[in-house]
Amino acid sequence: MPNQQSKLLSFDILPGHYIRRLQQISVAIFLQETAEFGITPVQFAALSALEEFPNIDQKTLANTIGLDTSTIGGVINRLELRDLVKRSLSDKDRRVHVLTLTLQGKILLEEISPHVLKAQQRILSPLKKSQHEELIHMLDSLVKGNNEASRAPSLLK
Amino acid sequence: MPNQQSKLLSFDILPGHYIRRLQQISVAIFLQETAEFGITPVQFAALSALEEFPNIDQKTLANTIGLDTSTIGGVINRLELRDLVKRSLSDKDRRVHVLTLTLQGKILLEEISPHVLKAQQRILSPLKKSQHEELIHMLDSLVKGNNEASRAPSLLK
DNA sequence: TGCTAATAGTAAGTATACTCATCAAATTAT
DNA sequence: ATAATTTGATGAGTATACTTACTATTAGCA
Repeated sequence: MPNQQSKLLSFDILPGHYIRRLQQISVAIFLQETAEFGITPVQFAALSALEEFPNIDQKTLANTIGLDTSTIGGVINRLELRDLVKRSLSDKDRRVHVLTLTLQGKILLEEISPHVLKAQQRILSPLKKSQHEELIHMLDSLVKGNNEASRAPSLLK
Repeated sequence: MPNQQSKLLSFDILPGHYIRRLQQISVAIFLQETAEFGITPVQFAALSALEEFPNIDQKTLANTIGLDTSTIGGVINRLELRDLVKRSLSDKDRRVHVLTLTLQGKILLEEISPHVLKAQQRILSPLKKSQHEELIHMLDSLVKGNNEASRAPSLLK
């Protein structure tokens, strides 16, 4: 377990520090396992959400995966450039950009999935199998319990 | 608990997605609780590490808080601009920039500490007290067990 | 000693991720 | 129906966080 030497707060025993480090590690492992596809975790989340909820707009997608509307714009730009996502103006509301997966996007999703699964298993591998569920459950509670704290609260129940 | 509707992987049940969301939330809460100081979590970690290990160089600081040398440069620039950190060339090795907290840096650390603590408690608040230790222990295992995965593995044992 | 390796730091490029400001379009209120 | 407000998206600005490439300096070795 960590050590506390100073009279002041030591950064390395704070949950926030662990969370930041774990996020860095989680991204690194994801990128390693999916290197051949050139897809980031956020891009995967966007594609995956579009597969599950087709024809949603950027705002809804942003809320779904937990981003603000500024950030999602760039993500969609990059996916559109690679022809993984199609962006079209809504007829009903001309402010709205409706998003759909292209065939290429669907194929990529299917092909990348086992690699994503492997990455997730690698991330959890330092824990015993019995702790996996427990951790997920705690992360779920933390995210849902603090949902209002982040600007783009997820709509997922 | 989360739901799995699609035949494909659903992003919202993956550990990586929870970790990313939790990091967003953790940063947001930190920034809320410490708003009056204008300090980021990474900047706090840097100041805190410099208090614990004075006169270390940028490379060592980067390793200590889990950053690469590219990222730490910008962090130190911003702290130096605000006179929270002093950067001086080492006599022994003129490649090396030795870092020290200024008096202002020390004062800020002291003043911000209770707010940082409060932020950490808020992050954990959705969990029962009995789960706090458990979570920290699991995060610790995950970070240490996957240490090699990230480019800037922490030196902290 | 002189040449090569390694090292510390920076710079450029990419990708989140936020804020605030702005714009156009739609909705609401008067 | 027009004015005021709200909303979806974008753009500028800041801050991680990574990669690869580069510079300057040091260290290792023939």
